[in-house]
Amino acid sequence: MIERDFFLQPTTEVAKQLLGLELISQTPEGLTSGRIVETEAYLGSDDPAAHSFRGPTSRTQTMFGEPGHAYVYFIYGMYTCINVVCGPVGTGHAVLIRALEPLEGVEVMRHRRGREKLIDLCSGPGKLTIALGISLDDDGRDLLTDKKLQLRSAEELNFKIATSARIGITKATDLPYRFYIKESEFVSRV
DNA sequence: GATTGGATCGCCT
DNA sequence: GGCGATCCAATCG
Repeated sequence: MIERDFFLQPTTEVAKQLLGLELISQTPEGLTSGRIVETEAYLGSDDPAAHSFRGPTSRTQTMFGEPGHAYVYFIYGMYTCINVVCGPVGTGHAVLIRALEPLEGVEVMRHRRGREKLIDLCSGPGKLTIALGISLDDDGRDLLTDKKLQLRSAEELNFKIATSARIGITKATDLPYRFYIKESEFVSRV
């Protein structure tokens, strides 16, 4: 079981420790889940690339709320991305979940994605929200108590963590805040 | 009130 | 490797 304090560790540490955990979504179409294999840390007012850099706005309210909640936002006119809020209330830190290794509900994911290959189901932040049926309505859910979206600690896994610059941003492109499971084939990029 | 750009993806060449 | 799709919301005036 994951405790609230888990999300009060330094945000880059949370980003690394989320690797290997299972993200679960329960909807009327069925249960879908995947192992987190890629994350990015966003550090609030210390991080020009973070949505929360310039303080709270209507979009980023949940980023400044209680840690352990889901910050879901809409991007590029057609995609949503899911983050886990980190740090004390008011700091605006979060970890973006960028890729999953599909575990449960693969057929439901195939249907939602319109793709057959496992590797195409959750290998990007916009893909995995489609595969798990996550939408803007899920913004603010508490991942420790919610019925639909949950985090589950997985069995002990042995893997190496790789680090890189974050993907798709135009500011603070030099910071090494992207983390992924080195030997995983389900990441968005190598 | 209008403009602009975005933590992406998939199809095209 | 390049670009168009598509729309919310932050920012500016």
